[in-house]
Amino acid sequence: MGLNLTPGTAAVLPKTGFLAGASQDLRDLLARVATEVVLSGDDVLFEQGDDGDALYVVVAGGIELSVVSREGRKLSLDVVGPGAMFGEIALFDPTARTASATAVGETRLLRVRNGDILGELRNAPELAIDLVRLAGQRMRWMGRQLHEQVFLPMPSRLACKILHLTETEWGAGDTLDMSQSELADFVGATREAVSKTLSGWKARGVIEATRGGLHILDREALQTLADFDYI
Amino acid sequence: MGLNLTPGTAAVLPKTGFLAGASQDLRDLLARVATEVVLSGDDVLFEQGDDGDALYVVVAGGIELSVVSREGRKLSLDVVGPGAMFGEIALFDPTARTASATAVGETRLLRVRNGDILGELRNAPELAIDLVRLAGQRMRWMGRQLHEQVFLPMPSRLACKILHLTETEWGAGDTLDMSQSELADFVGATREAVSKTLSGWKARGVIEATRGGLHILDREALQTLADFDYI
DNA sequence: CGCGTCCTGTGACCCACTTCACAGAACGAA
DNA sequence: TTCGTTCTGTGAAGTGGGTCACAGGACGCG
Repeated sequence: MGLNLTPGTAAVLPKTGFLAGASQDLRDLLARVATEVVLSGDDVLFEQGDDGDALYVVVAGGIELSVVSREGRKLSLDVVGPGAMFGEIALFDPTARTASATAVGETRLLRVRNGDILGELRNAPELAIDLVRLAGQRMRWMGRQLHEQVFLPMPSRLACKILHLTETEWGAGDTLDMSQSELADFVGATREAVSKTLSGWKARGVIEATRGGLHILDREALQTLADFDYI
Repeated sequence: MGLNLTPGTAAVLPKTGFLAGASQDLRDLLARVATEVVLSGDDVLFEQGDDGDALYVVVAGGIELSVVSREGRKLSLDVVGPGAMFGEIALFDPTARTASATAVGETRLLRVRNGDILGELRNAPELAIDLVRLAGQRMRWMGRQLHEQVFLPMPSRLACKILHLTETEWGAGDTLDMSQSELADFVGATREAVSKTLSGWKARGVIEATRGGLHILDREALQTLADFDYI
């Protein structure tokens, strides 16, 4: 499980993602009380249903957030990279994690225990603003997921996800290193269905596929297929 | 549109819902800077996509929160009653409302402008805790919706919604005053589909239906049909 | 009362996706 | 090289629920 804790490490904070706009209060807090967590690929940080007593910041690598049904079906929500903060739902409601978090490749995280944040909140007002801002972002994201799942047909969802996943420096640029099964988990469909739609797109020159990855040839066309302007 | 603003009204705050656990800071703020809004049934408070500059507390009546697709399909998320707080996503991210809010019957609200809250945040630390707690609740709710929509078949979703809507003092007790079309909006299905499943349940003595409403006969059975333990 | 309008019930049909099944291709390890 | 294993492609059959169409019941209103 390669989980490794290094107490009191003032690691270098990334300047991307959520942290890019974070207050000095938050950065100070991280430098002071965060511990480092090191994971290797497919390590599970926490699972849906665990009770959560900490919040995390990605320093390097990536974390996939997903939810699972009782029967074991999985829906991947997002994979977040350096500068992202997650696990904050448990902060004031530590009953149970609402999603599972697993590492994508070698990843380093900072871990801040709920208690440390709560204690600090009263004399670091900027911190509160950070947290509410984070909550707002997360909420928007959840709303978007819901919207996609409820209103969009599968091919549109697939196009959306491909666009998003390539934009988020995750398989940066125009290529996406992800098997069709994984992609299916993101889309909320079966591997077969994904394969069939991708075949169609290949035939039309929108993408080209390799084993375990794909390459966008016509981003414009994909955007039309996504056909989605959330708010 | 019966929208009525009464500035500076220190209305009686309900002691239910979210407000039940609110800090004194928040109650003070509401008493001091909130204005009252009065709506009558089906009045639209705001619509998805509007830019939102305020947050609301329900004093009396109810507000239905819903999202719509571009083609006009509607998914109702919840109807909240006295003591509930909503519209907070726009607080630190006032770009666009993520849902629409319409009144269900005569309802009275308190309205607090974003600016008033933000100004207060720095010297009322309890306020921040309230907000993050609210965000946590909202997030859990969104996650639950997503989970239901993605993983549950229509009949289970229907059972879930009926149970939830009756529990939330909305058509209190064992009766629910809601047409099958409205119910369908909550479930994310068509009126016909809802009608057919309800027919089955009536035949089995789980519920009985009247025009524009239904009555739960066997709550136990409904819970089994819902078959849903989120986290 | 009769007449619009909204609500409910049901059937026929259709379609997007799932499930199941299998086959070939790409890759790693022995 | 020869196996496993993991990916990918694709077809046949099944199905949940959408769409369409219509009929009857309930209610308000003139």
